[in-house]
Amino acid sequence: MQDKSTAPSVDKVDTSYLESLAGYNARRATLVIAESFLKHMAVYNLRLVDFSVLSLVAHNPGITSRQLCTTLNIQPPNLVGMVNTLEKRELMTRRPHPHDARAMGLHLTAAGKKLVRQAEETVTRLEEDATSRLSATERRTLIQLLRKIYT
Amino acid sequence: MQDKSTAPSVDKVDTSYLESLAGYNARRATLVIAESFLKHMAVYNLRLVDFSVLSLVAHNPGITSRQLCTTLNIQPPNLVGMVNTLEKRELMTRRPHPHDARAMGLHLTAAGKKLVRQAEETVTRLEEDATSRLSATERRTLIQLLRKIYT
DNA sequence: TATTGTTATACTCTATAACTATA
DNA sequence: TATAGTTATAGAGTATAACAATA
Repeated sequence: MQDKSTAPSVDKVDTSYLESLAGYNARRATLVIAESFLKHMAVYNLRLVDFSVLSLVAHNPGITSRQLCTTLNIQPPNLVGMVNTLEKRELMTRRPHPHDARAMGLHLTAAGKKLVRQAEETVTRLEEDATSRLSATERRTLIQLLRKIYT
Repeated sequence: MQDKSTAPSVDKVDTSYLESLAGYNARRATLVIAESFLKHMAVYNLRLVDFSVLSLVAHNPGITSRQLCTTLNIQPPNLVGMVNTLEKRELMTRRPHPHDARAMGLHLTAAGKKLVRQAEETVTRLEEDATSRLSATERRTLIQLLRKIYT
């Protein structure tokens, strides 16, 4: 059917310009991975940021709230509620910091350690899923190139 | 100074596990680029999503709201306000769709076209900044690998 | 019956100001 | 004087339900 009207309509959307931008592609990839992440972490009742916090505490026993905030780009007031929730779930405890009475050291409980172990296994599988179309070399290359952007 | 306390403190935060995940690295890179983007788009009074909308309309005159929403993963109710604002700024107009009386085709005004042209030039420079530590080949590789994840 | 655009609204996420206890 | 943790709160971003007009 021929179109005699002045106002054009769009058949297939041309996204070539946006797709030429690294930032656009990084954002799309991030959203796809985050969506899969959210879905598969639901069984543990964890969000992305909860997993990041728990994993960092697991690998850094005694880490302070401030160190977590700096590492994960979280504002301190926004971390308080997360730690409260994780403490109420008996996955994590606040203990006095050995050298600084202002600070609190964060530690996982036995249940927290177990949950992190399971969640990290799931994340490893998710990671394999998300990058299933990449070879092992390509996956390493991707991570290396991304790190060059943000470090 | 030796530490005799049972509760350990963390000197340098170990982020090696998170950094081994493509998703974590993609997110960090995205945030760094988005921050730079936000800062440099301030002169045009545009957010990331506003630029995406304007650019898509520029390259797809007559595109509908629904097509924009599908392309950019925006919920239709959340697009309405954006288009209203861009229309009030006289950068964009809604016109009747030539084949579907339910829909509206979106078009840029002369001012809108000019702004997109300038903004895209700025974005091209931002892109070069963000990927300045990558060679041209590496940059193409990065985009290609990211596309393999989200398509 | 399904779809486009829209309104109203709720929910989550993120950011800022200000306070206390301690360095 | 500066910093860690906290409270209260505001703002931005995102999601869902429901409606009128049209396919």
